[in-house]
Amino acid sequence: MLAAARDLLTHRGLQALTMRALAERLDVAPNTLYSHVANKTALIDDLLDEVLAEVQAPTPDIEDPTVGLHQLMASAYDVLLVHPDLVPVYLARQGARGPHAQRLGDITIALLRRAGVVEPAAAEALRVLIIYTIGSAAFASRPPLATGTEHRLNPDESAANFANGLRWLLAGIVQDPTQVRR
Amino acid sequence: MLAAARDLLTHRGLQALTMRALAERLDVAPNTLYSHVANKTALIDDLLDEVLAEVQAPTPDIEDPTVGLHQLMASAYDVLLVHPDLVPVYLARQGARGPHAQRLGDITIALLRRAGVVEPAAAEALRVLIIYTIGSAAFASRPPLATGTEHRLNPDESAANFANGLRWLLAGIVQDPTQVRR
DNA sequence: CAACAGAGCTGGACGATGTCCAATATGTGG
DNA sequence: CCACATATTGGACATCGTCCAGCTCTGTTG
Repeated sequence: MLAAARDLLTHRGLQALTMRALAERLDVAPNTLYSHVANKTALIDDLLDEVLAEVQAPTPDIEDPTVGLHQLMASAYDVLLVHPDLVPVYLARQGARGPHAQRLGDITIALLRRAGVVEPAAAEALRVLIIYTIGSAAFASRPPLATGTEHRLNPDESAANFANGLRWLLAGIVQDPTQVRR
Repeated sequence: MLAAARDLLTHRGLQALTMRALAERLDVAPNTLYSHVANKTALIDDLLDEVLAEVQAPTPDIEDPTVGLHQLMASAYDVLLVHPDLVPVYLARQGARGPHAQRLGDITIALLRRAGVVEPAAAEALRVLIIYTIGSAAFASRPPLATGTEHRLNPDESAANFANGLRWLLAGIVQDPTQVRR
């Protein structure tokens, strides 16, 4: 059922992921779904966490933790872009809450610590990184935005833009996690 | 009508902003609205841009452009938090497209240029800043997210978190707009 | 001041959607 | 072979965005 939902989402888009459509795809009456899932909301929550399982985490003992953070976020970005219709949902739900999301958070915190970012700042940095990554995926996955430029980015440009900002962000974080600069 | 919509949104939330509810508030039949607005989508687009008018821009000749950028984004963040229900909509729509959004974009580009960030990088930086600001507002305006910590941030903490990340980001941008570090 | 054009408004409807209740089919353990 | 739990279904309800055709009121014009 989750698989069918994902399939529907990938091929027909979020707006086509309706309980009736999902039921039809499973050759089942719409009501039947409610024997297996409490809500459409619950269904989507399950979907969100399942997708996060695809994110590739670097080995925890990678030599340069900053590189590890970059890899992790870049992988999350890639995975999010594979399911563009889910991205707005992540934002509306403020991320995911399931076990896979938990795992990624733990890994990130560990890498941050190894990069010299200790506790109070680490939680903040995690939030910032999540915000930036999901936000970037949101802006890359769909129509352009109202920047001054009318130039529309293609996927490669979006990815480069994301990587640039991530580099800026990580540089700022590890260089000066707590002190106010200037 | 826009005012009524905004009022409804502020007091009853996005999910209560329905064409029928809006019509009732205006003592009018639901269909009447369609004489003034093409879609609910168009209505919301108008709303989004109207809200951006509240963002306070620093004087363009502020002595330190980095401070100006910080002020601008912080003001945008504040304004977004005044209308928490609109924030997911901004994300779903990837920002706004109206004249006010345009104006803020232009100001930001100008400040970036004065901070030494020139064109190819400036457009990227603008995107990054928008992503980060709206994303932060999204995460601050509603339930917590799946960080490793179960600690829920209060508004002040969220604002501080946002300011920290913004500082990190601006530091990274102005310090090294193009070169890869390390 | 009267007639008319046009804008604003409305009644009613359509199709879609999420969800629920009560009844039925299905299959398994005794 | 039967009773009972589980899965499934038919049908319905409320709500939503939206549209069509017609009515009403207003302001302008001759």
